[in-house]
Amino acid sequence: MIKSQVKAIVDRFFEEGVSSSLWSDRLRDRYSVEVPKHQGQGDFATNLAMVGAGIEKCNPRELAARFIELAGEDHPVIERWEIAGPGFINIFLKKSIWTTILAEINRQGEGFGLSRQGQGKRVLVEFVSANPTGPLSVGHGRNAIIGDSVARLLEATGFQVHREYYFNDAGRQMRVLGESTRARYLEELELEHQFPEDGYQGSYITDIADQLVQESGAELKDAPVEFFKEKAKEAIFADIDATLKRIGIAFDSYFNEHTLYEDGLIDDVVQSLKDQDLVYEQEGAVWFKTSALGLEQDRVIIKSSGEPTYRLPDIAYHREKFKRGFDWMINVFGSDHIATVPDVLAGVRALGYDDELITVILYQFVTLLRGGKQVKMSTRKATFVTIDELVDEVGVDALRFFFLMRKPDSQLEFDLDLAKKQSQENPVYYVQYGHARLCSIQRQAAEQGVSLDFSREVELGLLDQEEEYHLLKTMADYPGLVADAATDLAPHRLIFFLMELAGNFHSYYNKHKVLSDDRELSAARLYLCHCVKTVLKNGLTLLGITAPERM
RNA sequence: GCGCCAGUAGCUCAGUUGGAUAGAGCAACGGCCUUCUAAGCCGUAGGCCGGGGGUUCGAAUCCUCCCUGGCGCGCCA
Repeated sequence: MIKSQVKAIVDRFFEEGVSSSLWSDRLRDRYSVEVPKHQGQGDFATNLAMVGAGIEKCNPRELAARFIELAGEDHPVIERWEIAGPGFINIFLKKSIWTTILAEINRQGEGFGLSRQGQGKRVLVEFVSANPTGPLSVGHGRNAIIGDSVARLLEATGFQVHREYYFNDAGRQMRVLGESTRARYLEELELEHQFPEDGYQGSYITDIADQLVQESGAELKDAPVEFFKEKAKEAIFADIDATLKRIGIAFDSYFNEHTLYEDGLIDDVVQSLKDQDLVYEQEGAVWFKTSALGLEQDRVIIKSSGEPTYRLPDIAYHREKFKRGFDWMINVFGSDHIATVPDVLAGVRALGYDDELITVILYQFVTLLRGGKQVKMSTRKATFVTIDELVDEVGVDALRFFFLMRKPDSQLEFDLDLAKKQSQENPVYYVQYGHARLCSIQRQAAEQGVSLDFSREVELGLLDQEEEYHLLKTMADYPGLVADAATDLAPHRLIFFLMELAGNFHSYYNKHKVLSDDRELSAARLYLCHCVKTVLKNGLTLLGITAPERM
């Protein structure tokens, strides 16, 4: 916000310099305005002179001097310019500029930080997409939170977002699920049964069987596996939905892989590929000639049994996404799916679509830590930890916060003991506590009869403390940060921002009294606090985390 | 063997897409509550940014070769 103002000022002087032949226009758009790392290096800095020196083959500091001379001394926004280091131009703003952000925050309220950069663009976020073979586990949890947070970020920046869950309730996995359920059912009735060798051993299967016994007694003992499969699917989906709802996630649509078959879309894809000579038969199977599309090896798309492999419906599904007219399609996958991505993209390309419109977020694995030791998990033995158990233990806020503390590319260590702690070590509380403290100050002010109406005149010049200046600068960064986090699909940056802002506030709180006998000063500081509270709350809400008023 | 991801303080991780003197939290040590919430703050200590080479005014960041860990490389999804 303020940064873009400064960039505009630098741009204007740059153009003036071009007109006066101080430097050439080859430099245009090559330089940037950044926030310097250290204090004393100004509010902003530009590398214009250094980049320019490289192009013009001259001394960067000399070029910087020319720039500063051109810019002159008298300016409504800039206090002074300074040449530093190898040739940076450090830019010091008038202090009063920073307080202008307060009116902006106050005016926009909940809308502060939102933008329109994605306006008019429709984006599909496909995530979770777990098949209904069991409750959502920790790995799905990271998927769900990343996907939903990315969706929220995109919404915040003006995209029209559609959340979709893709699933498959046919195939071998599901058959085994039906068999497992039937076996448990018969077991309950103490009838003869055989539990499948690779069956699902989780206790949730027994729960479903129990339910069936209670509802129908022994009536179902001759019912086909298909029946049990359907029952299990319904129960498990209901369970998954409840879990998602609990952690604040709702989908706009569920896409059943099966519809692709019913609508003939699978055959259609095969035909299209055939037409392009990208398909051949070998040993009874149908192969996709991915090697002709620059990949390492060809892949089977239809097994000799006649069943397609996952690749084929995946390609068909993605073609449907394109047909539905999305401008951007985002998939959230665990890194174990890494091998499947290139094949699907190659298929999409072969069908004539631009695979650049698809972005795949591959997140690394989650390990749970309890008592400093890794919790061993195995899907087969059903010793996995479910999201529900996790929420029972640490709550929704900590769950969301912890899953977002790392970028997707990094493996994530989820420390249960830390997430549970209601103490200073827990970063969730650190941020939330900041918000609660701000609310407390406002309550106090209200009790003292101090006005919380900031539309009237407040003497902003009184906000001249170092810590106040930090808060203002940090808050001014917020809209740009949200915008960048959205385009880069990086919700973790927002987490780090919130910790920084909360930290700035805690320091301020401990050093300066907001409420005092000085009514003017109190009013100014209350105004500042009001804005900090707004930004903290906006950021937390954006990530689906609550901002408590008391703790 | 090949592909992708990671390797930064004792631990867990950021690092604004190539910028200045390397950052946070936790752990350690030392301080701060008769004053708006101590779920907080202040200070100290802690570094061959995995290693070598290269690119340039400038590298944790880009290229290359190694080392270590994770995930894959299926007519499973």
